[in-house]
Amino acid sequence: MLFFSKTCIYGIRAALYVASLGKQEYVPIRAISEQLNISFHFLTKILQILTQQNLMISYRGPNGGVSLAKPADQIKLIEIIEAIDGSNLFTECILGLPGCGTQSPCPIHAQWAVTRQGMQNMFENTSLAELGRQINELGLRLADT
Amino acid sequence: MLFFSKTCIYGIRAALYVASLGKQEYVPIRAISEQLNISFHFLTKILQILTQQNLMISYRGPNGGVSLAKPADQIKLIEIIEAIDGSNLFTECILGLPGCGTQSPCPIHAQWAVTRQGMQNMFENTSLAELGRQINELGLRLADT
DNA sequence: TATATTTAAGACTCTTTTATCTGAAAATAC
DNA sequence: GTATTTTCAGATAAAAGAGTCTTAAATATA
Ligand code: FES
Ligand code: FES
Repeated sequence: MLFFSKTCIYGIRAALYVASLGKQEYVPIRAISEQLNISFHFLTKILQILTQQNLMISYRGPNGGVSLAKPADQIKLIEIIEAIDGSNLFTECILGLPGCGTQSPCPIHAQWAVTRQGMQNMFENTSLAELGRQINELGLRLADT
Repeated sequence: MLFFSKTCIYGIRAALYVASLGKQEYVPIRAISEQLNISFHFLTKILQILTQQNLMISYRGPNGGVSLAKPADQIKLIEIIEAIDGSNLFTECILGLPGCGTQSPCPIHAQWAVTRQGMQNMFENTSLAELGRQINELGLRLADT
């Protein structure tokens, strides 16, 4: 079991890569896919989601590609996550029962609600700018090798 | 995206149900599947995993079924989770990169390691006995309705 | 021993996720 | 205008997850 879907992982990696470049220009999807070792066509479809959700801007033709739709410090990790995987992780019952809440909670709800909130706060407070900076300063990796 | 696999969710629900009964006798899988609205054959396969992992004991024939292999206060939630979904959630990189750790961390590792540890602690400290008690005392549900 | 009950085990099907492929549409450069 | 680069969109294929079905093995009881 993965925490994020593969689609979401690739989307985050791509967004972080673009953020780490800190460029004004568009970054071609092909370049991203080669740098991150992600199938070009698959990545294209994922970035289309981010574009449709107004987290990225795309441009066709020579010198085209994608870029962040806002300054990187205004894009939080949770926006990418919710755009691709939705907000299930933060709103649904961990035991899959309908209607997670204090109304008719499952046996784990009390504990899980606390843990989950901490998780959500972390993703809400982490921006692409912050992570992009660390990628550059500490030389952190975004791909296998 | 779900946090646990469906298999794991069913396994936890079944284990909690058995714990909440607090019986000495074996509980037939058919009874569990009917109470929790889970496909009998599917649940059977899931409980076989828990039996093989020595978290449950099974017995065939009339008056047979499954029961917890240890007193319910000695079975922690994390044991069920790791038996079914493995320990990926607590050990693997959230971005899917090989070898999660401080050696060659991904950009989210620092934040995630903290959050993940909190999650793991919660599952390590929660026992089936505790949850089973709450099910009975507060009338908490384990199935849809 | 015969019969009913119950788990064990494996094959099989259906659905969702992941990944690939093909062609069109848009923008640029010449 | 023509060729080139690039994203967009949809069809298709492969892999994994979820769920079903059938048969075998073990146990209890009469
Ligand atoms: S009801 Fe189950 S986690 Fe909220
Ligand atoms: S290296 Fe990515 S979470 Fe640890």
